Amino acid sequence: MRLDVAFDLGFTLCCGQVFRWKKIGGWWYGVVGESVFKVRQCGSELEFVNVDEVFVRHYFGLNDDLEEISSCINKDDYIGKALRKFAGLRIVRQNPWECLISFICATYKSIAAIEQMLQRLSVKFGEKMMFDGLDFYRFPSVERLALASESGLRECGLGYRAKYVQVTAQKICHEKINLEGLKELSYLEARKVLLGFAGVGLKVADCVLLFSLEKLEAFPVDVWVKRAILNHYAEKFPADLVKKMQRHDSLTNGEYLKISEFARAYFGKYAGYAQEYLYHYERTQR
DNA sequence: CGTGGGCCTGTCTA
DNA sequence: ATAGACAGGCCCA
Repeated sequence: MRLDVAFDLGFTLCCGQVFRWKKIGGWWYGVVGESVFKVRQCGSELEFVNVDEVFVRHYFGLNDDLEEISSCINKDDYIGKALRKFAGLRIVRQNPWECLISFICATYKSIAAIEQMLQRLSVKFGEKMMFDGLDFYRFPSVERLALASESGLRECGLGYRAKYVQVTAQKICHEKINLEGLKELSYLEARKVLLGFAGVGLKVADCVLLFSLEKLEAFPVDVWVKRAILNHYAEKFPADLVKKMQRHDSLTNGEYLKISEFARAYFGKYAGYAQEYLYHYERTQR
């Protein structure tokens, strides 16, 4: 298909939002929902196999008006540079369940380790599929993980996260919680529900809200975004707060809320997009 | 309400 | 090689 909007597949899939896409022989392979598809980009030409255009447009956020979003969040030179460097980066619309479990697993782990955990989880508890002569695994269902033992989950390398995944899966299963339905709630209402799950704090909740529940105002603050804010937006905060935040690596809930609420006020309703650009820019600055 | 300490384990670096 | 630091935080006291 011929792209009529700015899009960069590599930026969008690399590092951070999604963990199960793999580049093999020039194609990106992904398991989304029940099936596998592959996609590659050459300039403004986007090719995909085993999936239709409607899904591709939705999944890769091609329906977001990125021009409007960019001009909306382009508040200063620093984010301006990030917007130019990663032009075409978009926010993916993931499955909320997979996204929730992914970010529960993501705490205190490097991206390589997160990919490893989710792969092992899918191999052990998901269904196998063949595509292009390669093996792929569906992400395990809610029901399957609700039945998993803590030790079985630990075998996938989850460590202390095993209990969180088990308890969260059981809660969603037994209480028949409809995660997709959270899209209909406001940002704050949906966040409140997510914070009720084991292993979900403000950071994990914001990732799920942004990457799977279409809450583009969510502004996840991880160590990289914290660094970006302290290095380039420190003058927006009281000096004593900046000093306090520099002393510790992680954030208290209070500090987290101060940063993310500043970001929503400053960047506006698309603060989540600003977060993605700042995150990638900060990570590549060293 | 704010704060400090502990936590599983895979990667990466020295 | 092998240890040690660090990793997209959360929970509990």
